Amino acid sequence: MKDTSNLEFALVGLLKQKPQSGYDLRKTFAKTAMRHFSDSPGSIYPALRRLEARGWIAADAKPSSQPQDPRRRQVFHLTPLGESSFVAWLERPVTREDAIWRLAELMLRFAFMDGSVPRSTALRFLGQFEQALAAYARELRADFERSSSQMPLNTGLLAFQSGVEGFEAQLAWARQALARLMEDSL
Amino acid sequence: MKDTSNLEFALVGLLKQKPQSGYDLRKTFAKTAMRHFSDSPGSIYPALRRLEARGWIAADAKPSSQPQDPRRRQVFHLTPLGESSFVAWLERPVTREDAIWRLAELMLRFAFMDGSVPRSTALRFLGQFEQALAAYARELRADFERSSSQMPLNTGLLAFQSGVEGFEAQLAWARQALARLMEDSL
DNA sequence: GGATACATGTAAGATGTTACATGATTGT
DNA sequence: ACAATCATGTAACATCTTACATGTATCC
Repeated sequence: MKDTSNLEFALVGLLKQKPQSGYDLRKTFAKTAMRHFSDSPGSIYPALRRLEARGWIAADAKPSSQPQDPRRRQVFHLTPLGESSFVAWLERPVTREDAIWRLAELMLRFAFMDGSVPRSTALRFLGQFEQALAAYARELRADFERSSSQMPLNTGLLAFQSGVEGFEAQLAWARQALARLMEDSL
Repeated sequence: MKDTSNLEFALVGLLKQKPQSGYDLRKTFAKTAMRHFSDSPGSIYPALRRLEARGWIAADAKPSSQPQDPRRRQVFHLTPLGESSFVAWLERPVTREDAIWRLAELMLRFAFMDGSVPRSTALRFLGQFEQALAAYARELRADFERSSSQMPLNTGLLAFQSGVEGFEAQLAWARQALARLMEDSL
C-alpha cells in the first residue's frame, strides 16, 4: 500500500468537514491558515484524481434539477473507505520518528482531530508526542552543550542551537496544549 | 538560471570546508547534525554530477604516483565559480518570503557563514531575519488571538498556536544570537 | 466591452525516494 | 572464509512546480 502525502490527507480532512470542489479547496489553501499547502492546480487536481482512483473520495452525482452546470463544477465527498482511512490515520500512535522527522504531518493530524475522533484520542496523541519530544529534546540539548564547550562560538553552533530550541518550543506547546485540553474536558 | 536545492548548497558548503568524496559527504549526512539531509546514494551522486556539470565543483586530478586507486574514490573540490556562487548565496539579503517559507535554507546559509564571509555578514543577516520574523510573528499572533476569541477551544486552533509559537521561538533565537555574536566580536 | 473571478485541466521538468546492482577491501 | 564497510552508480517511481491552455460568468 503506497503512502499518502500530507496534501492528500489535507484534502481528505477538508472534504470530511464539508463536500466541496477542487476550486473551493484551492481557495482554502490560498487564503486560510493552511497557506503552506500549494494552491496550484497542478497539485490539487491530480491529487483529487488519485484519491478518487483509490476510492477515498467521489464526485457528487449532479442533481438532474440542474442538468447543465455550465461551469462544470465538481463537488467531491468522502466515501466510507475514505472516512475509515482518515480516522485510522488520526489514530495512529505517535512514534519517535514521527516527532523528529514528520512534525508537519503530526500537526496536520492533530488539527483535524476535533469533529472526527473523540477528545481522548487528542489527549493520547499529545501524551505520546510529549514523551517522544521530551526524550529527543533532552538528547539534542546535551549534544549541543557538549559541542558548545568544545569549540568557540560560531554560526554553525548557533544554527544547531536554533534547531534544539525549535524542538523545545514544540515540547512546551505540547505540554500547554495537554493542560488546556484536559481542563477543557472537565 | 535554474535554482539550487538545499542539498546542493549543503554539498557545496561541505566541499568548501574540505575537498572530499561523495561517500565522505554521505557519512556526514548520516552521522552529524546535518542528519536531516538524505544520505541516500540516489540523491548525493546525481547532485554531485549536476554541480560538476554546472562547473561549481570538479574531481581532483589523481596524482600519478598512485595510478590506480582500485576503489575509484573521487574527491571533489570547489571551482572558483562554485566558490563565488556560494558566497553570493550567503550574502543574499533576507526577505520576508525567505523567513516565512524557506527557514531551512536560511538556517543552512547562516550555519555556513563562519569561514566564508566576514562576521558583519552574519550580523546583517540576523538583523534582517529578526526584522522579517518580528513583523510576521506579530501578524500571526494577532490573527491567532482574534480566532481564539471567536470560537471555542479546539485542536485546529491549538495547531495554529503551535505554528505561531514556532515563529516566536525562532525570533527569540535570532535576538539572542545577535546579542551573542555582537558581544563575541568585541 | 473589458477585467476579474470561476473552474478545470495538461505538459514539461526537476528533485528526491527506494530498491537494486556491483565490486574491492578490511577485519576476524 | 565471511561479514562488514568502502565506494559508486542506475532504474523506476512519485510528487510537486511552473507555465500554458481553455472557457464561463459576473461586475462595472
